[in-house]
Amino acid sequence: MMDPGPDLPLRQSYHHGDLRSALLAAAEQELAEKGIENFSMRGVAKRAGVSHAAPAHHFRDVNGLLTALSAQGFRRLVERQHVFMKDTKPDAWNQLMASGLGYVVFALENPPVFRLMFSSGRPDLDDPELKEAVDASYAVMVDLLRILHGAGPDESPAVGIDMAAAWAVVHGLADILASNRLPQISGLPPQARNMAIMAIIGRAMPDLTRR
Amino acid sequence: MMDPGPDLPLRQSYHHGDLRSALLAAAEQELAEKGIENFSMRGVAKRAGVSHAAPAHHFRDVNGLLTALSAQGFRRLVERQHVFMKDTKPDAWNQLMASGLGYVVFALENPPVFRLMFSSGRPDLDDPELKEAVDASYAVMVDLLRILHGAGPDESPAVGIDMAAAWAVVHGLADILASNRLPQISGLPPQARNMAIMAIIGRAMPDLTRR
DNA sequence: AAATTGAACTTGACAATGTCAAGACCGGGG
DNA sequence: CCCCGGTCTTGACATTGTCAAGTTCAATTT
Repeated sequence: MMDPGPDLPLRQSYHHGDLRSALLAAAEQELAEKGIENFSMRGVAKRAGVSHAAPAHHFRDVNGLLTALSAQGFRRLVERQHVFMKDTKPDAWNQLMASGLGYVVFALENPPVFRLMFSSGRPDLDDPELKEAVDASYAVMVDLLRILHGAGPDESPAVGIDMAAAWAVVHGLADILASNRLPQISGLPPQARNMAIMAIIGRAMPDLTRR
Repeated sequence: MMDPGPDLPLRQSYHHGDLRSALLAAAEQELAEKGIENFSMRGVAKRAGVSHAAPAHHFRDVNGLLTALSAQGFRRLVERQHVFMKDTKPDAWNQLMASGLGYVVFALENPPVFRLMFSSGRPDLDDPELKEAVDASYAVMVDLLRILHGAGPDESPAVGIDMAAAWAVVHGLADILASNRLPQISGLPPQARNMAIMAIIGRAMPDLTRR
């Protein structure tokens, strides 16, 4: 067996065993610590205790790794939304509000991942795994709107506007809070903060009294 | 005089004369063509026809250059908002709507600059020039809200919610459209597109009938 | 059991990039 | 006329992503 060098943690065998998920975990850490700007492939490899070129055998390149991280992010976003939806009245309007709250809370809990997913331009949007995760996330909102209105956003222009408005407030608030541009709200204690978030996104949600 | 090399455009004098603004213009081009992900200092220098280290004498480093670009972006954002505000009824509510429309249109017209300004994490937020431009941009919305409600967002929690809601829809829609995630709307002809934008952001604007 | 095959991982190299230090150029004030 | 400080260039270095070639190892075949 070779000397792994002073900076690489010892590993019992030459082969790692489950390097792919180890790299994903390391990448998550790297992203959280360095942010997307200073995210480095070699840094990830070092964290995982492998040589600098090892990741290439599991991900095409840096963007491939970031693409996988992004897909994971979308799946976790949906999970987070469902947690809030479970604790909420089952009618479509309240479910839509809960999903929006979950979206914003996810962004507040994972700013770097949120930015990777929505505003880094690095994940490969044509990647099938990412595509699937994005579509599933998209479907949360679309399905609820379809229940609420009996039509999808593509069939009725009014529903399209409804969807755009709902998504825009939620996404906008998430982005603004995650980048700390509205500390008066993100600095509130969680309970009060969530109330404020609901009050804000409630503004642009489909107004049932108007129909 | 030295041979400027084959790839550098000829320059009559050793000193450029107005390299700072030439670099800014070159950086704008570089940003538009390569996007923030592949923005390169050396690329900017090449565009401006100077050596790779020349920019350092006018901007501390890459982020310094990007900071200046970002400040310029905020000033142009405000200009764009004022264009729309001029063609709109002077009451605060309609002015607020117009400023929102201008914000979204600016994002649609300059996606890379918009992303640099709001979601790149690269501009130095402590830079005085940038700070001033950001504050001026912020003030457009705050001032209108103050006129509308007779109080600023910091004085009244309700106004704070109002501001957050208005900013969130506008910013969210801008971000979503600029990254082409709602092509059904960004693909509309300009007139219809602007109508749709107004309909969407109108949802979360302060509702005067409710007070 | 021995050989082979191929995946997993390493090593070394290369080009591109940001940044620094040292020097060349040049205009304006002594 | 000289020199001095700002403007720009040159050359170097560390870091990064990626490629090519080699090494290690496990499983399958023979």
